[in-house]
Amino acid sequence: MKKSRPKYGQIIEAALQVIAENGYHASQVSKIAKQADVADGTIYLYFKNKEDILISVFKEKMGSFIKQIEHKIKQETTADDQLLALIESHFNQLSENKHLAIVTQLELRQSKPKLREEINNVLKDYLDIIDLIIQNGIDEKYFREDIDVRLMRQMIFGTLDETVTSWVMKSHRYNLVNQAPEVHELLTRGFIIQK
Amino acid sequence: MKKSRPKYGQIIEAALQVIAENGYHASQVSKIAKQADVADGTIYLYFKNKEDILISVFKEKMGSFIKQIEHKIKQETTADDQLLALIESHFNQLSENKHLAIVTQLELRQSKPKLREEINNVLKDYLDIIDLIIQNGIDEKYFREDIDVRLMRQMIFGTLDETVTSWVMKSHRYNLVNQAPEVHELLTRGFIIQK
Amino acid sequence: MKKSRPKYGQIIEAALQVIAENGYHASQVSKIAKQADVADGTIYLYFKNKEDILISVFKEKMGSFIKQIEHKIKQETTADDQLLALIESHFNQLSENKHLAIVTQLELRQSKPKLREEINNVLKDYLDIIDLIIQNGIDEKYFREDIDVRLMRQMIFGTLDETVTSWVMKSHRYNLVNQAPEVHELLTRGFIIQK
Amino acid sequence: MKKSRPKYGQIIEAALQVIAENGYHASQVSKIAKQADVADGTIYLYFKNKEDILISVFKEKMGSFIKQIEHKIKQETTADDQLLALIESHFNQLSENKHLAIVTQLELRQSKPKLREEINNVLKDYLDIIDLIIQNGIDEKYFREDIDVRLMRQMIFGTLDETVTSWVMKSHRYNLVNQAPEVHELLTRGFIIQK
DNA sequence: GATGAATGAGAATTCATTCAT
DNA sequence: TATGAATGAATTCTCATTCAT
Repeated sequence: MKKSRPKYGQIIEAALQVIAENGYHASQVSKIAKQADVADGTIYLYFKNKEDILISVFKEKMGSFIKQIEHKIKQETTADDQLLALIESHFNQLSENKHLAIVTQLELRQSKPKLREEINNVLKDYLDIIDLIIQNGIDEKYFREDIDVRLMRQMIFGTLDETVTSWVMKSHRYNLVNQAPEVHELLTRGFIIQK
Repeated sequence: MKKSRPKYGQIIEAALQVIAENGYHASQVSKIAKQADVADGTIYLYFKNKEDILISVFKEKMGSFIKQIEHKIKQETTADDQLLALIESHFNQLSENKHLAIVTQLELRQSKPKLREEINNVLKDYLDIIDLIIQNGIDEKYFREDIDVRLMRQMIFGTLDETVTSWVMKSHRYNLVNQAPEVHELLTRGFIIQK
Repeated sequence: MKKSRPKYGQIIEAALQVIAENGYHASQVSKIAKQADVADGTIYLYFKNKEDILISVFKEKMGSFIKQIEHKIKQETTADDQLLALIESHFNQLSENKHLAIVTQLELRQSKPKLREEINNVLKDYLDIIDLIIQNGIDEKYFREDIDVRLMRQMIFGTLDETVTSWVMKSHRYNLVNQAPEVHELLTRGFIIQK
Repeated sequence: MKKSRPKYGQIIEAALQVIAENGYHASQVSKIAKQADVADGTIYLYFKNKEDILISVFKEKMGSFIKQIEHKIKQETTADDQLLALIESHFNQLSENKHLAIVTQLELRQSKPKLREEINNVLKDYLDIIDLIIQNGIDEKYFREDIDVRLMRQMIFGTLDETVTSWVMKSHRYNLVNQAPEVHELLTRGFIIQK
C-alpha cells in the first residue's frame, strides 16, 4: 500500500471483500466501514467519496497485479515465453484472489464516466506491457510484422478477459490456470491446421 | 419488435437513446417517458420496472442483431467464410447503431444479478452460433480438432467484444468495419509467422 | 337495490367481496371492476369515485340490515322481547353474511372524514331504532326512567359492536347467534347478583 | 418513554399531534418530521417505516394509559370500586389528552393486518385487567358466577369504547368524566328496575 | 352506455456525506 | 485523528380518474 496509515489498507481490503460478496450496489459505505472496523466518518478521512474507494481498490490491486506480471516477464527472453508468462500470471493471480476476480470482472464494469476513465488509466499500464511483448515478438521476427499492434493487443486482452469472466460466472468451478498453455497456443498459432 | 403495440417500440427506442446519451444511472424513468412522449405511468403498462426496460431493450435489440448475423452466415458455406461474415456483421451492426454499441459495451455491464442473468440468456444464443461455426470448421478439418471449443469461442467473442469496446471508448473515431479482415486473419492464423 | 340498473348491484356485490377478501387498501378500483365483470371506466358511470363505492356498499347493505331488524322488532310487543329480537337479528344477519361482517367491523373503520360522516348518517337510523326500544321500555316502566338514554344506547350498541368485532377477529370460530340470550341478560340485569 | 434518546420522544409526540390534527392518511412523514423538528431521514433512524411510527405511538401511549389504570385499581379493594376506578381513569385520561383520544378512537381503526395485530397485542394487556376485576367480582360473590367472562369483558370494553368514540365524534362537547358513575351503574345493575 | 389505455400527481425511503464532539 | 448521529436530496412506482372510441 502506498499510504502507510494502517486504516487505509484496512478500508481497501474491507471494500474489496464487501463488494465481492454483496455486489457494488449493495455495498453501502457504512457496510464497508463496519467490515473495516472503523466509523463511517473515518472513511472520509482517507477517501474523497465512495467512488474514490472503488478507484483506490482498483489502483492498489491492479498495481501489484501488474508489478507481479512485469516481474514474471523479466525472467523470460523470447516473446513467446513472455506471452505465456503473462497469461499464466494473469490467470494465476486472479485464481488466487477470487474476491479481486469478481470485482475486476463484474463489479467494476460500471458505467460511471469518472470511474471508467480512472480504470482505463490503470489498465493502460497493463496494455503497455502487452504491447512490449508484441513489439519484442515482431523484433524477433517471430510475430508477423504486418499486423496491427492494437488489434493484437485487443485480441490478447479480450481473450484473457473473456476467459476469466466466463470462469467467474461459472463460479470458479474449474481450474483457470490449466487453460494457460492452450490459450497461448490458440493466440499464437490460430485456429487452423497449418500445412 | 415482438409486441405490435406502438408505445412499446416507442419506449424501447427512447430508452436506448436516453441511456446511450446519459448512462443508465442518469436515465430516470421520467426522462425516458418524456423522450418517448408518453406519461411516466405509461411506462409501467409495458414494463414491470426500470430494470425491465433495460432488459427489454437488450432482448429486442440483440434479438435482431443475432437474426441478422444468422442470416449472413447462412449465405456462406465454409467455416472460414462464416467466421468472416460473423465478424463483419457484428462490427457492421454496431457501427450503424452507435447508441446500441454504447449500451451493449458500457451501460449493460451492470453487476445486478437479475440483469446479468437475463443478459447471459440472450448472449447464449449468440455464443451458440459461434460454436456452430467452430464445429463446422472442425468437421471440415479446417480448424484443429484437438482444441477446446469453449476456449475458441471465448477467444472469438472476447476479441470482438474488446475490439468494439475500444472503438466505443475512442468515441468511434475510426472505421470499425475495416478491421474485420485483419481480426479474421489474426484469429485463424495466429500471431506468428508460419514457416 | 335502489337503482334498477343491473350493473349497479353487480358492482356493489363485487366491492363487498373484494374488500372483505383483500382489505380496503388492497381493493383497487380495477380489482372491483374485474370481479364485477365490467370495465374500470364503467364504475364511474355508477359511482362518483372510489369512496362513493364504499359508502354505497354500506348504505345498501345497512339499509336492508336495518329493515330486517325493524321487521323483527315489529313482531314483538314488550321492550324486553324487542331488545332480544334486535340482538338476535343483529348477530344473525352478520353471521349469515360474513363478508359484510368483515367490512362493517374492520374495513369500514377508516378515518377519512367524508366517509366517516356518511357512515354515521346511516348508523343514525339504527341508533334511532335502539332509542325507540329504550323509550318503549321506559314507558312500560320496565327500564329505569332516570337513566340517560344516550348512555343506554351506547351501552347496547357498544356491546353488540364489540361482540361482533371479537367474533370476526377470532375468524368466526364460534357461534355468534348463540350469544344473544346471554348478551340480552347482561344488558338488562347487569353484572351483579340481585338480592 | 422507553428509549432515553430525546429525538425518539420528540417524534412520538409530533406524530400524535400531526395524526390527530390531519388524520393518518394526510400525515406525511415529512410533516411529522417537520413538527418534530428533525430531518425526514432522522425518522428512519428511530422507526422502521411509517406504520412503525403509528404502532410506536400506540404502544408508548397505551403503555402509560394502562399503567395509570393499574395504579388506580390497586388503590381499591372491591370489584365494584375497581370497576368504577377503571371507568373513571379511562375517561379521565382520554379527556385530558384529546389528541390521544382522536388517535385511539378514529385514526387507529386501520384495517392493515400488521397494524391491527400489534394493536391487539397492546390491547390484550388492557383486557386482562378487565378480566382481573371480573374475576375478583365473581370471587367476592358480587358478580354472577354463571356469566361468560368474555361477554362481560366485551360489554365493559365495548361500552367504554363506544362512549368515548361518541364523545370524540361530538367534538368533545360535553364532559366525559361525568358519565363515569352512570356507566358504572348501568353496567353493574343493568337497564331494568329491580324489584 | 361501455370500454380500457393513458394519465400524472403524490409520497416513502435510502444512503452518501457532514460536522459537532 | 476518530466518531456516528443527523441530514435531505433525489427517484421509483401506484392507482384513482379521464376520455376518445
